[in-house]
Amino acid sequence: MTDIKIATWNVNSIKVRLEQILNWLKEHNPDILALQETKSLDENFPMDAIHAAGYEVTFSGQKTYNGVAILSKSKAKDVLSGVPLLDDPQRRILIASIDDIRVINLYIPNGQEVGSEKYAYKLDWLKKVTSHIETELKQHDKVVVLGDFNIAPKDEDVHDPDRWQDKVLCSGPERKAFFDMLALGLEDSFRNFPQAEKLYSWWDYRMLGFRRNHGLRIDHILISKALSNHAKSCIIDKEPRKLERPSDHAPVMLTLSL
DNA sequence: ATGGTAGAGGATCTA
Repeated sequence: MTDIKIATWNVNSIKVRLEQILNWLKEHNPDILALQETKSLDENFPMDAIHAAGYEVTFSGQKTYNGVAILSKSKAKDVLSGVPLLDDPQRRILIASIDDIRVINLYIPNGQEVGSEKYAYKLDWLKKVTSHIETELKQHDKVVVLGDFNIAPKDEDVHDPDRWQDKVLCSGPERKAFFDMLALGLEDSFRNFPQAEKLYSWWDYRMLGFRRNHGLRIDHILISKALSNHAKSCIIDKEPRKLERPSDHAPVMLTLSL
């Protein structure tokens, strides 16, 4: 039996957060770390620093916005930087096999505001990606779907459910899309374990969001049934959010005993 | 209804 640690972190610029990422890798030694919002062209991606830290890396980036990457101890295989159904220039999805685990790294669109064009794009994106995940689940036994979902699944994942009721990130159609994805045969690994109340993964930079714990749990690690029997813990690490110049998101980490 | 902050890039856009 060996412990495998799989983590996700929306870093909001890999350039600004590189030192924090390297420190976090050293401290936690994850086997897999999925990143979102790298905001970097592939030609500028700091792969040398990541290799020097003992990690392989695959990435799919663009200028200014979005961008995803997967860091791993073992080299990624069968990499997909999009899904066939989704003809989308936005770099929001990266799929790779790490050893015998299929890793699906998502940066789900924010949606801006319920009823907006971007909200419609989010729901359409979710529908198409969920359909692709169904295909992946037929081909692979051990599947992890993780990333910044930009969806708080339930009111318990929201600091002030009344204020957020039917707002973007918490609306009924977004939550339905989340549970439709779970219905393919995935589990929200965080909720497979007893957790304290009011644990969140994102806090707005504005209005002292972190200090007041005005947060949402929108970063998730979903696991297929073949992995859920082996899950030992799933935690949110708030420590990096306390640093100077933090990302607005905290890392989430799953430990498996395989 | 708006604004507050952060990042990229060089005026806004996205979140």
